[in-house]
Amino acid sequence: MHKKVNIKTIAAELGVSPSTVSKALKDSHEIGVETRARVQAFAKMYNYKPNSLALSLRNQKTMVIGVIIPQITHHFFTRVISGIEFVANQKDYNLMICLSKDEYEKEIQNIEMLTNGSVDGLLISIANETLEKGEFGHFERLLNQEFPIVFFDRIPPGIQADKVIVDDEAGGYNAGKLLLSKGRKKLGIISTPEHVTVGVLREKGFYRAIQEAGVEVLPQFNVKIEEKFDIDNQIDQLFTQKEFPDGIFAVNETYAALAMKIAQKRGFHIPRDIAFIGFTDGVISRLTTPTMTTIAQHGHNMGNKAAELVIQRIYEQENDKTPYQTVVISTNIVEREST
Amino acid sequence: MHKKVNIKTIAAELGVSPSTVSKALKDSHEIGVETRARVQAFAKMYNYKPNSLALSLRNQKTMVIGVIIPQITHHFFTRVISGIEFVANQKDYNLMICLSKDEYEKEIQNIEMLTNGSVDGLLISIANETLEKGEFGHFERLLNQEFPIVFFDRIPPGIQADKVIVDDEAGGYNAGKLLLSKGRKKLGIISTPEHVTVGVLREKGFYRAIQEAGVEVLPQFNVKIEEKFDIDNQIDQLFTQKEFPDGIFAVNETYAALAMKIAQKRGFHIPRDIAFIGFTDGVISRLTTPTMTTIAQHGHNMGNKAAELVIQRIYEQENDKTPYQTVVISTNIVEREST
DNA sequence: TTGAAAGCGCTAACAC
DNA sequence: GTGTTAGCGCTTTCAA
Repeated sequence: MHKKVNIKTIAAELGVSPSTVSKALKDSHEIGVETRARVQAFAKMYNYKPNSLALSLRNQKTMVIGVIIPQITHHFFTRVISGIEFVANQKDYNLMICLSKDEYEKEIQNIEMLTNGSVDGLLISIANETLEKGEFGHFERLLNQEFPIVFFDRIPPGIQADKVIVDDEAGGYNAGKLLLSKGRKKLGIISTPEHVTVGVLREKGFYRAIQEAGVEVLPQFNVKIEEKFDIDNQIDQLFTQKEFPDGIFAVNETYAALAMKIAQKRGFHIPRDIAFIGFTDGVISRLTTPTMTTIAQHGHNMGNKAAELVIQRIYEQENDKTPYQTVVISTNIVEREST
Repeated sequence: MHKKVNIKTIAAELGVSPSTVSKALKDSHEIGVETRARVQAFAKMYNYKPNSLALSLRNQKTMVIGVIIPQITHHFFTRVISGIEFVANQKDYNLMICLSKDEYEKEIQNIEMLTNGSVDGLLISIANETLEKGEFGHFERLLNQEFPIVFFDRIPPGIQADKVIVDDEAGGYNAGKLLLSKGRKKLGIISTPEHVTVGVLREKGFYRAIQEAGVEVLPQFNVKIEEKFDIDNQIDQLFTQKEFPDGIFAVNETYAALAMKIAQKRGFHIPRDIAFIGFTDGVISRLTTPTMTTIAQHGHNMGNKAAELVIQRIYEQENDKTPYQTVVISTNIVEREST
């Protein structure tokens, strides 16, 4: 590869010292107008660009924000990332994105790699496996070092830190209210195992709504999906018993879409026989038949906020500290044909 | 923020020199067993991790691959990224992902930023705006410098470089053949404007298939979607004329899903009245009603190959050069209910 | 107005 | 077996 020009080569070429070049390039008044012009012209001509590594090392500042997400093929996370990118970009930060693949070990590796000088701050959505284990030592270590770090969406329970979350509980509550308002009384829910905090919160909100209304969910109408087993089969149980629900809330978009398809295959009409509502920030809900009513999560917003928070922390490293914040992104109902 | 331990502090603490520490940490036989043990124990205790910035500067090697994509919310690109990550990860490379947002200027900014020392190689899928403009000077400059760079999916036409592409033409051809094999004769196509090379190639293959069969596409059955206008309206034109197609090929998943919904709204039965086939690597096709037959793109594969190629280039910078390669990722038909 | 020197954190050639 | 030195590319005192 052809070597890129650097300050030293420019200096040699022009018969001046590196420090002169450095100053001239920043238009310093220390340097004579003529020298400045010569240096700048030369730099432009050879398309000189300062080496970011050297700058980072020198300034102890990389202008990079690290992002660790469990899966990049989850549409919600890509929305968050585009939100993060939007804010980061405005403030001249770049992104280093790593995938934990929902694995504890990979998450630790990612963190170690990113915090060895590569980034100024970290945005993390925790891996499922980590959440299951309940092991948060790797986060606590960073927090103790006062390394700028903001958690989003999947947060470590019981740990003091900056966090950005969706108001999952309220979302679930609103989903419940909506189904009730449509006159549905035999409600069902498709949810996730215990350790998926967001699923649990959505479920909690849903139950709060229906309990307020004095309605109950039959145990067999509560399906907690285990992804290692066949998902279709698990969902199908909702429709193969003597009784069946007339309104179903699914804690994510895929489960809702699958459930709608399965219900239709079983001969149910949506929304006449069964109404469906999903929880999502995806593209699917507009393309199902019928289109799906959802609780919109606003991932882009969440990304914006998370990026703002971490950049604020980065700046505050030197100055006074503000206490940890938790920003709540509120959801709203997007009503479509499925209710 | 608490300062991280570095070699110098360890050296001072242990009363030895930095180079001794450095060597001891790599278990060098130059250093006495006892000193080695002391140093390693201390390093472990204080959780010492070498600063990657310093290492990169020193070694002139960052172990980072830059990736520039137009949009992260396009599911296809996230599949590619996960493929890239898979290979990169195995070879100890990390990813720096930037979004061009399909803008020429942002693409240039991204490239400048990434090539100023931050990454060892670059993976690029070109922005639409750049493709429209036909301006590829920023790529040619890098290529001339022999900077390791591999294009994927959206490639610069007429430029010598490493490339990974989907066999779009063959995919389109197979889509055409499939519709014909189902006895469809009045074929329609939902496509993209000229400058979107992948769309054009898919269309070209489609036409080749039907011309071989002596069939023609009526001009009014060829819809080129302009995304700035209402997409639904443009698609709807296919179904509101005297005649209507009995088989439709859409060059991407969203258009296909939209078209299916609109056709059904117009009272057509799928696949009886109209068969549909899409081009995709997404999650939607499994969730539409009916499920959608597609030409699968294997984005993950594409990511694997692209990463392999760029890493190969990185290693070959010092050694002999191999000529530029173009890897073609072949598609295959996934038949579902819509045909 | 310009330049020499030191240092960000690390390593490797070369002393001792 | 251990230490000194120089240098990756850059900036910033401080001296000239």
